[in-house]
Amino acid sequence: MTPADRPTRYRRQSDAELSRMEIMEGAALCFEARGFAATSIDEVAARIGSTKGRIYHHYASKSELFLDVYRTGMRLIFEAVEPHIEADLPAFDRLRAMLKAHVLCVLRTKPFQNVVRQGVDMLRHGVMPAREHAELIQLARLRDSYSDHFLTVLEQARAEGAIDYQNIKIALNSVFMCLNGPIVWFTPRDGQTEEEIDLLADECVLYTLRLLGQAAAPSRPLPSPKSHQGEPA
Amino acid sequence: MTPADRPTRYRRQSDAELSRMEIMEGAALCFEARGFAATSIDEVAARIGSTKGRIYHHYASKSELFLDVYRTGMRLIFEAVEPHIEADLPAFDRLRAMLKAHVLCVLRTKPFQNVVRQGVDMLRHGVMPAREHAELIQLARLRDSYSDHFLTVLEQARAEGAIDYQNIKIALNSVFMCLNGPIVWFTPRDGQTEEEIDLLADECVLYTLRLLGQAAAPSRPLPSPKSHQGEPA
DNA sequence: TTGACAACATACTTTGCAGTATGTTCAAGT
DNA sequence: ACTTGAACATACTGCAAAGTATGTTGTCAA
Repeated sequence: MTPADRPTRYRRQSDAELSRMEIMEGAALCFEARGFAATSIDEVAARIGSTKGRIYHHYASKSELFLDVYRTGMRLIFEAVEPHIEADLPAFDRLRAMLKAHVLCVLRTKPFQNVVRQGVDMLRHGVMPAREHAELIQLARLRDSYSDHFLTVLEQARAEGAIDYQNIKIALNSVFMCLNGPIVWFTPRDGQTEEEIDLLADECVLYTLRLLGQAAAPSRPLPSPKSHQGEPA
Repeated sequence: MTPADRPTRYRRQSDAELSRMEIMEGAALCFEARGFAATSIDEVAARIGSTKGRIYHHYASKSELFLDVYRTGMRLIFEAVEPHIEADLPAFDRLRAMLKAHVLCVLRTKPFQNVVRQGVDMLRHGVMPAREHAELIQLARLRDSYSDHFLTVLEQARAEGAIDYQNIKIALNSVFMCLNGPIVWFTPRDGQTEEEIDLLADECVLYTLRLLGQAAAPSRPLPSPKSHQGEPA
């Protein structure tokens, strides 16, 4: 990788953020593929056609890079769902909109959400170098407050009589397992249209709502998106 | 760790299998806690109050140890579910029995099932030292044939009109995400009775069957196990 | 036009850990 | 009783990868 390969290699400060973004995307892909521990910095660098030096220029350590990807993943999914949290709708409709937004974001930013997942169950057993571990805890708190929004709307929807469950924690966990399923089993294919993704998300939401004992009525359509039938995957 | 610590350190050949078992359990716990890559052999050895030498006496490499844990996890869950696969019952009842057996096994052998999980999504991106990679593929085939049994019973249950789904692959993936949920979110507590575990499993099965659009009738009880109400976790 | 500094690349140091080589102990067969 | 070998422990080696130190280049501000 000689300087000549990059026409405008020196863009200075203003788009340092862009450079960090590119690094994060490469890192997210690597972390998703082989996990945090098994991924080397050289690997991440190679993926974006670069070298170690560039990454260590922007990040103090491998852990900090990981945490930045984690943080970004959280931000992405929160920004996707947040508009629907306080919508002026019946709880059940809010719930459905939140589920849909969550799955769609998962499908679109899978590598990042995979890192979030790794981060969550990395907290349980201290693997991080102390200083970064505090950050991990902070992010876990963010994650908790995110899931609290779902917990709340679940309670409200049950009060409405629209859904039903026994233990809300188990129910919520099952909901998230279902919603986050694509992180594990979804593999984006070459010529996949936005519409196909949307159908896939709809099916995930369908199963999730069923899981919650959604009273009969299989699917009154949401205002904005259109309903379809088909064979997604 | 001096020899004196162990009264009967030299048990010779006959119970070499027992020694391997102890190693595997320690390994399963470590792999579950920190993942394959982040776990060191010394760590596994320390957990069972031993040293590296013992492990390398029984296993040629870290990978082979991992594969043995993987294999054992598969065997455990297969042996738990297999009796119900060919039972002379309506497909829906067979399905329910299989789901229950699966979840129960997951709850009881969580560390092993976690390793299975790691093994499954380790295959996608070649991290293993070539020779062992072939073993990984073999085990993945086993895993596939296991999940095929669920696929079959799902089709039969739909033919019966007992359940409903759109894309069977997505449905099956969602089912497994739900069923394997405890691998991620369940943490065994100190004074936890068998009965509490059973209730937890029942709730997981409940949500999973609902997910499959189980026609109305919330729960006709199975022959053997008794039905309960309560707050499991 | 010339410092100064951001944005890298390159070359080096360090270390944790997989794997190995070797030593030690006991148990069973002869 | 001595020999062989299984079942370990201990001490060592080698390498991969994290982290660092230093070199290089272009851009902007003055």
